[in-house]
Amino acid sequence: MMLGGTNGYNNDHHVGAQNNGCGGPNNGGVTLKKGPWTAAEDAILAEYMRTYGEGNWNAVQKNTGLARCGKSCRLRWANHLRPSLKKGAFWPEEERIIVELHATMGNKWARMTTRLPGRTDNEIKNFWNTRVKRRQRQGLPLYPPEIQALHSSSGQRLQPVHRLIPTQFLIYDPQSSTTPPPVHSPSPASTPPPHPSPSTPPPLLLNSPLQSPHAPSFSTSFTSDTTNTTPSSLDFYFQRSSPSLQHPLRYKRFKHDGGHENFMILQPRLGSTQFMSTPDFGYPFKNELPSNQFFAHDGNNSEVTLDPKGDNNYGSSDHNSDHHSSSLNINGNGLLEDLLNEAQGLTDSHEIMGGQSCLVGSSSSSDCLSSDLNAKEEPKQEIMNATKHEDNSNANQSSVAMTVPEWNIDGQSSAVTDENLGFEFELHDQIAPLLHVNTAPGGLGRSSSSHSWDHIFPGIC
DNA sequence: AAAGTTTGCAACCGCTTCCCA
DNA sequence: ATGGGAAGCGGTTGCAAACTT
Repeated sequence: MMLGGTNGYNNDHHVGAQNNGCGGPNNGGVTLKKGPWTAAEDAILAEYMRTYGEGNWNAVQKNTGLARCGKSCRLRWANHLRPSLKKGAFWPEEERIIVELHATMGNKWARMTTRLPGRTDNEIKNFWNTRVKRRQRQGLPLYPPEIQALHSSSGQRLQPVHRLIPTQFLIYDPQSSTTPPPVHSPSPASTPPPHPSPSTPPPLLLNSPLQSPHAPSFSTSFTSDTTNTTPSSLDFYFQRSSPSLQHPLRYKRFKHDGGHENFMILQPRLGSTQFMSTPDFGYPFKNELPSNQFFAHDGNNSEVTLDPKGDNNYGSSDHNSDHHSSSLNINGNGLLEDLLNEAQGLTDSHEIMGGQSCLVGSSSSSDCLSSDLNAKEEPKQEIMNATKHEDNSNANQSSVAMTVPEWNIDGQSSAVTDENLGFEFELHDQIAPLLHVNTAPGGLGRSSSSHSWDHIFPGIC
């Protein structure tokens, strides 16, 4: 991205004398470039690394003539040029791993890379930060209840939700990570790894000590299937924040491909007059529709504004109806329940759970992936989830606050325990084969520490 | 069609940790 | 034990693309 393009960086920035991390006395007065790398620079660096391997990054600049500091070379190599790198969006399985790892270790991006071969710390960090922003925007918790349960039952503490997220927003959105496998980004530096078939999601990989026999195991797609769960403290609903109450709920009406008229709840964005759709396209699918966007439809949109009365709650799950009615029956007892009831009624009356029903008709949530590839199917998914929630809606009205991990009690991350590492290495061994990465000794699997890499490519100094 | 806004990501920055003399 | 350089790490910035109005 941005290779050779214009940028805001001073490409002729002279850093020879200043200590900016790329400076130091060894630049020899060379004017070092900053900003995006060019293809030519990439080629030079890649060739050099293939020949000499990693090590002594400052020597790279000297030996190649690149006008880049060693630090920049290291970053470029590690994040973009290494042949073992994967490209493209994270797979659902990888996402799940990241979430769990973050719950375990906090912002230890580099350490996380040892569990996600082929992924870089920067990539993981960006993913997580994006996820934080998205879920904050949507009023959703960072961690699914499964992880909360695992950590609460195991005595481990969760990385806290972003500090800006009020605890009343802590709810897991069951649709996160249920989107299709990612598409790979066009990268000249690598070829995308083979994707698991959307219809055959990768098997559950984790055999984590975090998972107790009593704790719900993760479904492959991170789907929170509440159908069979009994009411517990883990089931809770998003409590609408008071500021949001100042905004009327709006429903956007659109026509489906088949001509069915649908509604989608528009969620007011805090501090904005804009509304966002409640469906959570939580998965960072490359072609993901942003949270405030709708799947493609024709221009027959109109909006219906509903002014909720009373102390309405609505679920984190998104509910829109695939029906012909022009109105939703809001009774003021809680929007979520209203919607659930509505969804149930629609389910009963319109048989929308037909052949394409994944949550109802499939034995597992992961089965949904194959039928959920098209974003236009989302409305049905929404209503199905809504229907499922109804089973225990009355018993789960309370919010659950997440515990704050000890390593981040002050908002700062800290070291990871050796116990965690033990689990991590076990996890790594199990995950790697499924991620199509060679993790055999001497393989090219990413390691945040350069030890294994150094073993492959002894340093040049 | 154009302007404005949002989003994702590459790259930079500065602090910390590691290593070695 | 310690000081300096190199490498690693996490946070932040700013741009281009995507999207909305």
